[in-house]
Amino acid sequence: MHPLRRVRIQPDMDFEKRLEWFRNECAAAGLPCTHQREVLYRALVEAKDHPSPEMLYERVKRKIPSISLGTVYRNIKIFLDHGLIGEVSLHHGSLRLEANNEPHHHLVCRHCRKMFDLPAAGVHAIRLRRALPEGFQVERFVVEAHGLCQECAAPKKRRSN
Amino acid sequence: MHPLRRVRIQPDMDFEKRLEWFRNECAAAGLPCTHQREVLYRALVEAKDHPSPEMLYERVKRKIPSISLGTVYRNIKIFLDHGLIGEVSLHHGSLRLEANNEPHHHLVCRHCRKMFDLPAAGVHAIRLRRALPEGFQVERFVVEAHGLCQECAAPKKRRSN
DNA sequence: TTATTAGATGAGAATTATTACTATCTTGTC
DNA sequence: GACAAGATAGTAATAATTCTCATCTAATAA
Repeated sequence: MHPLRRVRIQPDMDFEKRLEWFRNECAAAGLPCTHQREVLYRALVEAKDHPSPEMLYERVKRKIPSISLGTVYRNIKIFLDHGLIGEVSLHHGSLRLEANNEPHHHLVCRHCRKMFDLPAAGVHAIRLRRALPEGFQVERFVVEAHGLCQECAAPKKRRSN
Repeated sequence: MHPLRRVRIQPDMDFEKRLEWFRNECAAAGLPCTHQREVLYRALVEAKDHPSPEMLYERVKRKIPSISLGTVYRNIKIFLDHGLIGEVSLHHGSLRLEANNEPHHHLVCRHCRKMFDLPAAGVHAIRLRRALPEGFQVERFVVEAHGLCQECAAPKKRRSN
């Protein structure tokens, strides 16, 4: 259902190709492919960091000085909803805390953002260290399983949702 | 250096034991062990969900009606700094985005919150599914390596930091 | 126990992040 | 080119977090 799952973009795909893909996705989703959306999408594709909405706004404003921050937020949400881009890690809107210090991982619902603990037992150690950039001192690995919880996955029959 | 690494709290440790540990940690860190801090810590230990500062504030207010939200935030930050509690997933303050749809993971500096990509190649598949709660539909696993990047790990000799 | 003092607290202002509202403007279609 | 659905800019409103500062309290020494 999500485009990223439907069509795999190749890493070496140049921007023109990606843009074409983007336009097709918009058309398929019934979304007008506005100039603002194209420029925003381009900024996302070209970003090597993991920009925040504010950072994107700054970049896009160089191309479209009149663009509004609201447009950036609105379209980011739309892109995410349609799987055109991804969130680096699910953002809960506010800080979330725990005193549980047993090794464990998390299950996060991408819709309601509810979180569940998962005991670390059974999750095998991750061998990643050799891939790490110079000087980064890893203290722990956290595994997050992203998906839909039972409630959010349920077809919204009866009641509203 | 961090207490959670220095002393391992046992899962079956009752609250009195934890509180004693907490007091020792405070003393060791030169932190006055105020009533507010104890009540806040207790609320964290007893929480089964992954509360936000606001949620904690609501709970703690039942015990100390005069407590202020600022105190909750201030102490949460202190507890985190001293490793007395943990963040469920590193909170970036704002949404962070990426158009990179190649399978990859992230390296996050717990100090400056900078993020680096890690190719997924080499990270072996995680076998976790049998541990999942009923009905949760996992779409992807995200591995985050938390630690300190080179800059933040560097001893703050010369220059300020 | 009291005096001392570093550091904590509560209250509210200030900032930052995000969403909502609305009059106008564009895209896609006919 | 005209139309309708939906998008945009600008601004107001809300949520999340931090800051400021005048008191107050925990920890220590007398």
